Amino acid sequence: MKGKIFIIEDEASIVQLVQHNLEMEGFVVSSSLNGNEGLKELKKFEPNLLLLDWMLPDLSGIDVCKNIRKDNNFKNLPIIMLTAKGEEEDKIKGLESGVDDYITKPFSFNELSARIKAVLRRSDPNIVANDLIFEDLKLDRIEKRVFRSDKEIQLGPTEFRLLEFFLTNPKRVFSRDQILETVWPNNVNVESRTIDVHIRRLRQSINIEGKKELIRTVRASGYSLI
Amino acid sequence: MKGKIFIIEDEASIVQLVQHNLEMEGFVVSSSLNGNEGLKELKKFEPNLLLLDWMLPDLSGIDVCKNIRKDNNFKNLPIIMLTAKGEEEDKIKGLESGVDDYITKPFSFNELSARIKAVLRRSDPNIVANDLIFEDLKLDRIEKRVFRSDKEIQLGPTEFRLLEFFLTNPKRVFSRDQILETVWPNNVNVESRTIDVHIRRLRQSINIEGKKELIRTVRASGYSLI
DNA sequence: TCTTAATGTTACAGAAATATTACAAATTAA
DNA sequence: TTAATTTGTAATATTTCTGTAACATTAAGA
Repeated sequence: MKGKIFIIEDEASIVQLVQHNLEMEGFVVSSSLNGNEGLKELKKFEPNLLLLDWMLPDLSGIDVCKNIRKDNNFKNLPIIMLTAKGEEEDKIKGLESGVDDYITKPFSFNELSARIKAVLRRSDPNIVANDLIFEDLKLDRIEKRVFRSDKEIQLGPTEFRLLEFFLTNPKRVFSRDQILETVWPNNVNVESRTIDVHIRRLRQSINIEGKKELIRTVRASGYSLI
Repeated sequence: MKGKIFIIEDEASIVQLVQHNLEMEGFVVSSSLNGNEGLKELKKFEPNLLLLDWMLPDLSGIDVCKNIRKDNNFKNLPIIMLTAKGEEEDKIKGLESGVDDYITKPFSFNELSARIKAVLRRSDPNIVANDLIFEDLKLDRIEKRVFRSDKEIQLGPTEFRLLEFFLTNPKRVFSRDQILETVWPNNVNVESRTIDVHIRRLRQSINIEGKKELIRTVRASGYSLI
């Protein structure tokens, strides 16, 4: 995985953590601790994506954002905003400043990584891996399509995410709780039995024309992709 | 069960990151944000390993460490210290407090995971290996599968746990009571003769195509894996 | 060899886990 | 807005697992 990511964030510990982990994933990363300097360096660095803190010592994230959008060379630079909890989430969410996504601190690196990839997938598909394949099952993350033996299959959003999850961890058994945590949006409370129903729906969709079952039930443990 | 890890660390973002990722690897994880509370919970949780921040709001990592080493039940608990860069690394390194390893922030999860496994491999070798193997018998804890001579065998949950138990302690004889205590969920009351039935079921499942018997009855003592 | 305690085997009823279905509420599309 | 789709849950059906009791067999000492 190649691609360049720039970080503007004043909390050094966060920068360190994120930068280090992103580098371990193969990104080239550069960063700045404040807005003005960040803007300058960013334009030299020419990243594929920007992680931008909402509250900076000099400029606000919004200001940085606006500045970038004015620059023809960076008009389309994907931006993910980092916000502290309770920091007027709604404002940011409804924002027309052209932020592509935002994430509230504290966040796990996995969360961040997933969002980065999701955003890059849209803006710069070559940078990120797109197709998940297992046997004759294929999931295209860009086009959001699923195929079994080259035949397209229709899935609802939840079944899609569920299958995506299994495909990124084939053969491994996951408990209902693990599945819930990963596949469902955070802080959503659903019965763990609900998983069963979605598994059923997924099974029904991907078990096409007498092809073999691909989802295994492991009694007392959970489910796995074969 | 792959092993339990406790985390004492006050930076919530780090806890989240580490906890989530360790759980995805199959560990059972619990955590606390400060030293005093952490010590209490840890002793209830009985982890196989402790991740301990060097700088905590109330106690220092060293204090926590000393407390643990004083407690006979946790004298040998493996500890990995988390330190910020430049935090008197040498002191920690040369430390006689019985820290098993330390890692400086920021770290990538891969680094941490590798160290955890290295430490566990020394202290508790059964925990880290995903595959338990004895002669031509193999149990995969991640995929929850069992093979005899490469042929997959179907086991019920209890037989699976029973076999897992024997495989972590091959050749050793266990009394029915010992087996009950370890393999059955706590505070469940079952007749000790029930073991015999499960042994029978397990034997039936793993004694495939005339292969030799793998479970030995030791009259008046119990059972063992050969 | 006989006796007896320990273990092996079997069958079965209840328990527990999962599968399936149907439906109403929520969400999205038209 | 209405219509269509998706979602979560509860109720019900089905499958699989568990523990026990009853009976059979074995091992070991007298």
